[in-house]
Amino acid sequence: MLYSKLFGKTIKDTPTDETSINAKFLLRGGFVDKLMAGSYTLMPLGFLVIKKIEKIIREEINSTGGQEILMPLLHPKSIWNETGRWESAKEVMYQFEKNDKDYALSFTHEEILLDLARKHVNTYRDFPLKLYHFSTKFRNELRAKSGVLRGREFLMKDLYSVHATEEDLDKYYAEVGDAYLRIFKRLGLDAIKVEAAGGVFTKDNTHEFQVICESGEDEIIYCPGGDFAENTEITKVKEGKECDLGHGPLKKVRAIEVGNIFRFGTVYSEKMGVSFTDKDGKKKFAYLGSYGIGLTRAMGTIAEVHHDDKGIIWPANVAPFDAHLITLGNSQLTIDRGKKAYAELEKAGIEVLYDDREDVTAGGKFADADLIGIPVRLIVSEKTGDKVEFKLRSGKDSELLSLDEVIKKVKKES
RNA sequence: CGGGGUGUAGUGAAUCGGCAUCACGCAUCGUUCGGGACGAUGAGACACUGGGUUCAAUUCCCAGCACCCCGACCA
Repeated sequence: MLYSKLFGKTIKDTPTDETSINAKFLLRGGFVDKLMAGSYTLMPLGFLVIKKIEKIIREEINSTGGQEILMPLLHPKSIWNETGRWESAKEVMYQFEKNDKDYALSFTHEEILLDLARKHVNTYRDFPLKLYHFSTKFRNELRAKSGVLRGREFLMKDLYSVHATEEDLDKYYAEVGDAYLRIFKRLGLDAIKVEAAGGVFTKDNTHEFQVICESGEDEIIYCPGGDFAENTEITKVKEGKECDLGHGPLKKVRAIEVGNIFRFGTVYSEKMGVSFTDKDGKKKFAYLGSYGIGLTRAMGTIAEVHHDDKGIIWPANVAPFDAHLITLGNSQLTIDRGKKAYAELEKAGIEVLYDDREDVTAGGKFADADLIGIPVRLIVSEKTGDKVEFKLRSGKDSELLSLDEVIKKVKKES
């Protein structure tokens, strides 16, 4: 991709009314644009990051047997009345009337998924169902805040599983928990699996995946040894208490919730009549589990965790491009070498953002590269001759390499 | 929804009753090119909206709206 053609330019000065790190850098780098509080456009760079995140999630969920679908965002009131959530979730749900009919914008999809299940499944042989989709969620937040971390409209992966037995639900619930840990690791996030309350979703305790970060809204108490973690909204344990397994004192920290998993049991199935014929020929109600990851929030969290004072430092897995190629100087020789390097890198299957601008100084290009935060920076200039300078965004040192060596090295990094 | 803050060009700021300024960015031209370079020329603002006070309001007052922050609530 030629930077000169990329839609969305960097901004030098930080918009004054943004204080959160993710909003500052994502806005300045041209990753997102704000339409209103809590509503963002994903610009090309931001959308590339989201697609990388999506790909990782898709791979891991597919590995648990998940099948991808796409459910509607416009829902009739009647489906929400079946579980009573039209009333109980009124606060978070956008509801409106049109032509004498009541509608809601999707804030979650349990009801829609269960409707699918009862229409298409009627024997234990069809279980378990593991269906997921990536789509927008609308939530009437009383206060949108912290950039993309709490929007009124955001992208989410939600997975729903329906089982014939509680044991099977528990088994899959654990399996998804493990998949989530793998996902967050690949996203460059150190997520802790934390016990928490279910909010509007369920009265039972659930698990959240929390990334330790000062700007987080949640507070957790956890054992650094990894065998205990609870959200402070439910915990009875005090900070500083010795961990039972001798890992030292429990710590209290702020954290960002990047994912959560719920077990609903048969509560909604009973209300919605999601039943099936079991082995013994009897009619039984199905067990439901629900698992969510906010993609836009994940992107914001990565920015919160991986940055310095110059900009974001994307982990290679989620970076919008593998390498950021810059040419310095406008001599025909340098321009030709830059073009050649770009072509060769692309040919080798490397995703390159090529800053081909001729009217921007070296300092400007460096500053933009740091702000955008692609993990590898490559420079072609008079100084580099027929070689290419290789530098990691996260490091200080650079080295002069041949194009072939660069290709090998970039592939190793990404 | 309670409390606080802020609304002036795309962005950041100045003016704080008297013809709306500056920087960055943008456009054209030229010189430049290893950490946001320089010169020249130019475009770009109904000073958030509505009302009030005043000879005169971007400036003072009131109301509304928007955004940000804290809280409540929530992924």
